[in-house]
Amino acid sequence: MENDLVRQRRRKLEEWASQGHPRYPYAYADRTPVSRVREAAARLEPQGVDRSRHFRVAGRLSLLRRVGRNTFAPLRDASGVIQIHFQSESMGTEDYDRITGLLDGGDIVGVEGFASRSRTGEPSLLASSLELLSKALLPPPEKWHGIKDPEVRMRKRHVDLFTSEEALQRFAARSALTQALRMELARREFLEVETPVLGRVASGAAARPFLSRYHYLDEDFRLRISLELPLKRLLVGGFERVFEIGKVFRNEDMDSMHSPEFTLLELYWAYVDYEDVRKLVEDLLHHLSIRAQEILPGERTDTLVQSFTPPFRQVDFGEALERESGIPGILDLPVEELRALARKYGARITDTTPAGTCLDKLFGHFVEPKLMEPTFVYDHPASTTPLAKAHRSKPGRVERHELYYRGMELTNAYSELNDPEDQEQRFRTQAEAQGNEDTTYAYDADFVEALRYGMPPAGGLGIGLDRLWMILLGSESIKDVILFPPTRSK
RNA sequence: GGGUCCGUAGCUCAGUCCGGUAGAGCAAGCGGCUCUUAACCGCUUGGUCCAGGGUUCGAAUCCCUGCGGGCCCGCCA
Repeated sequence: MENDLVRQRRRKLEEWASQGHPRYPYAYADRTPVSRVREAAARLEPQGVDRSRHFRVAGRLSLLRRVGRNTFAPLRDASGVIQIHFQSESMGTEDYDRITGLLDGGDIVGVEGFASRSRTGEPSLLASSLELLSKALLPPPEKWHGIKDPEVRMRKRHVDLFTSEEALQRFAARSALTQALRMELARREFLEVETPVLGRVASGAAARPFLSRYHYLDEDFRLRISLELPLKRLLVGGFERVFEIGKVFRNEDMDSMHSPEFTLLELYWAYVDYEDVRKLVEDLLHHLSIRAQEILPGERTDTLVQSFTPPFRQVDFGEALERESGIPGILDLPVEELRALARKYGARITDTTPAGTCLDKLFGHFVEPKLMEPTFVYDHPASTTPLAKAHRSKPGRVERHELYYRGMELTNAYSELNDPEDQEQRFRTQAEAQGNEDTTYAYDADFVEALRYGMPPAGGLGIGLDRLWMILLGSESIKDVILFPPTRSK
């Protein structure tokens, strides 16, 4: 019974305290990363002990092997693992029994001792004294299998992390990649900014927002679904290169590629168009794939670097859709026919669904699954994209590209619409087409007004970072790259 | 939202088809062993079989409902 296990561990903690030790000490000074001690130990002969220098290390004990009058226990800190060797002979029988008798797998301890090597050559720290820094009252999972249940791994990510080296490395790698992205953008003189999460309208994308209550302002607010509109207002204000990395919230279902709360990068770059942004996307992804290769060397990342070596393939939205659907002129079909077609292929379509939505569905059905290698899809129908600028030479299209990889959308970019009258009209068309504010691009009056002051021509880019990290880290599910994915209450 | 599979000890899992006293390994406790590497050997403890209802002399097992999760499909840029 769990209570038994906990009771035993609690009893050991009390016994330790009764010997005059603090239950939960405040710090452990002068410690050395275990990787450093390991290096020192590795230089010794088997069974050698270097008594010229004391080391102090701290970390979590994973399991205890008691062999006669010796106890061996791997201790892990952020730098790695080293075996702690408790030896009756060198500690004294009394201390040895007292200390090893009170330890359990999972305890966080500080140990002082000498670098040494065991008879079998394992680099070790021969313990001379120990401080219990934090008792593990709950037992860790089984040492060999760890936690298998994906539900428990998400709900108790802290346990997943200290149990699974792979999980710890994956999230450390995510952090390193985020940092690499920030540094690369800084190098290109993009300024990082933060804009509000809570707003009166959630626009810039078509998704159902989360609702909240702003008591100070006595108004209902929404959580942002994109970063786009406030960032473009910064272009109006005079920023020429800005980006934001932040959470956005879409009140939709979750699956292996979607999370209701996800991390988005959006970037805006004045005086360039979507062609310049395409080159930036190629460079960024190539750069990040190389970083992934450095962090996680192996065949998988070698292949990634190859795949993400520019130039990437490009296909015209209309040409691709015509070719794969076998329907010439599909972009120009009347909306009724598009609805019927989209229905035929399983999409949920109403009598008011706009043409753009139908074309998106058909594209998703016919083309997306075939885009395995990095491929830019460009020049979408105008009706799909109300924030992009009309194409300079293709009527009915906008200047936009999305990068697909393994059938998944990774990036999305436009030549940004900066004509306030056109923008206002596009918002209105959206609102009329669906009549449902929650699943269409919401009209943002402040944004339209901002455009009337003049926004420079600009290229913009959005990247769903969780997906990008999935690709670069080799994860099959978005939940594997999100530390604490949302879960239902139990 | 639809389909499908799963939920048994702290952890990993048998047992369910074909109803009959709740099982193993790890962890834990006791004992043994002075160099182990998932240490080993002996003994022991540990259960809301996800929850509720039904069928039955008897349910972990069969049926229904609910909850949680995985996968596939649908939906959402």
